[in-house]
Amino acid sequence: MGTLSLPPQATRVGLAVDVAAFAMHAGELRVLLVQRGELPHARDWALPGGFVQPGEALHEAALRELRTETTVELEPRHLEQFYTFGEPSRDPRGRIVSVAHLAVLPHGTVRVTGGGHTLGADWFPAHHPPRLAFDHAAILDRAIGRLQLRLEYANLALEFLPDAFTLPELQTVYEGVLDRSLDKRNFRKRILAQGILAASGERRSGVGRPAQLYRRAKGARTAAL
Amino acid sequence: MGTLSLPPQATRVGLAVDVAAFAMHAGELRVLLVQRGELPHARDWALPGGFVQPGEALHEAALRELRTETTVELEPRHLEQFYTFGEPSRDPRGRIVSVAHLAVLPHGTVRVTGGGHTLGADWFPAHHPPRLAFDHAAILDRAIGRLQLRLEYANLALEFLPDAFTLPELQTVYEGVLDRSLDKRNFRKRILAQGILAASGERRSGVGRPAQLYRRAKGARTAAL
DNA sequence: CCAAAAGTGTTCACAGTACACCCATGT
DNA sequence: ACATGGGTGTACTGTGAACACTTTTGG
Repeated sequence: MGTLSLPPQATRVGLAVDVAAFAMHAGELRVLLVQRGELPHARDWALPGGFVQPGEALHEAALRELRTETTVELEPRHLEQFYTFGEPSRDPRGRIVSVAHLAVLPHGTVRVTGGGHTLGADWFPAHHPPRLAFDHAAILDRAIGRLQLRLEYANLALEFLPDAFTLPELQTVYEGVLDRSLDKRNFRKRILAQGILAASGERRSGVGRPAQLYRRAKGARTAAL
Repeated sequence: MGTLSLPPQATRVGLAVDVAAFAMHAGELRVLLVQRGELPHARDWALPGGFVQPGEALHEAALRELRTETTVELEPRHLEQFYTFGEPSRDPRGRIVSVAHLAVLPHGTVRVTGGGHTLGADWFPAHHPPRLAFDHAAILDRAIGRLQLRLEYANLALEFLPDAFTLPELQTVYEGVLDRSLDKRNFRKRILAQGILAASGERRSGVGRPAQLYRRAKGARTAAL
């Protein structure tokens, strides 16, 4: 075998990842954004992201950017590449191709602060975001579409919640992601028929009647692909 | 606005596209492969692909590679990015990230010859391909999965056929892509209920009873996304 | 008249939808 | 006692699956 190296005709481009990280807050789907501290688009809000490092896999880069640009308390429960944005004009600094990722953060991971060279980080309503830098509005649109597809298909809804949760809580996840309300009886019937939940016997008290707590049944798989 | 250029921390990687181009032949789903003429993997079969050029959009690069590495007679009827492969070790020449595309070529586009620096090009059974270079077996697997998803969802099956076709022909497309047989009566019922086909009045003769020819009904959309 | 392929209907099971009231607890 | 949210069942409708015979043509 001869010595192999990148052939001269290979265009070198900047390779970046962007991450649309979602969580539920007060029944609303929210997305994690950072405020840019540098040109271009300084002071605009953007999806966390940055350049992939040599030897780093794409999903590793996505995790690293999430951890360094924002301070999130917990690990993402789901991380998935969903589209690659490569229009030559999408970034004024040159040819930068971004592999966009979708992440789900569990409830409780709400405290974020800016890190790295950002001015800050915060959660925003995913269905009504502020003006975003670059083509990030298009990336976010597509991320929400993919999230809605995955929701039922891959019991992704559970990743938004702590280990033990009530059915009304699970329903608010569905409603927040789909951005519409669902019938309570049909929802419960459908979810329980899947057999992926097990009642834990405990109950959660609050205002009104206490709710049954459920957990992921053992033997329930954690979403393929 | 200041002068903008790629920041120094931006890793430069080789950016490539690969194309899994499918067509139907004799009731079988086939994929277009090229035989590599250069190291690494010289003489192995691979998906057509190559480096994106400066200023070129990803889908343009995919079309160009398809046209220069193989001589296909017609335009692809469908071209869609479906996954980006970026494992650092996937190519021994260095860090090369490949945005993989799925293409559908219409029936009749069967004549291919090698072009560029390939030794040749040919069609192979998509469900039983030869040994492939790099990680192209994984890319092909994922391409077939996406094709199966899109088939019904986005009436992609029509793109495999000429303008006028019979229902039995359409059924062989479904069967070839899904790699299983379907019930004739249920298939016809389901397809006709969608209302996207219009009988053309003509019939196609051959052995046995002549079949009704259909066309895409006007007003039927050509698959979103 | 025979071979070959096209064409045709009914029944059943399951899933999704619409819809309204009672229950358990805290205050 | 009342306010608050949790929990429950039934009827209807549409869709997908199983299943066998008749029709039309060419040779």
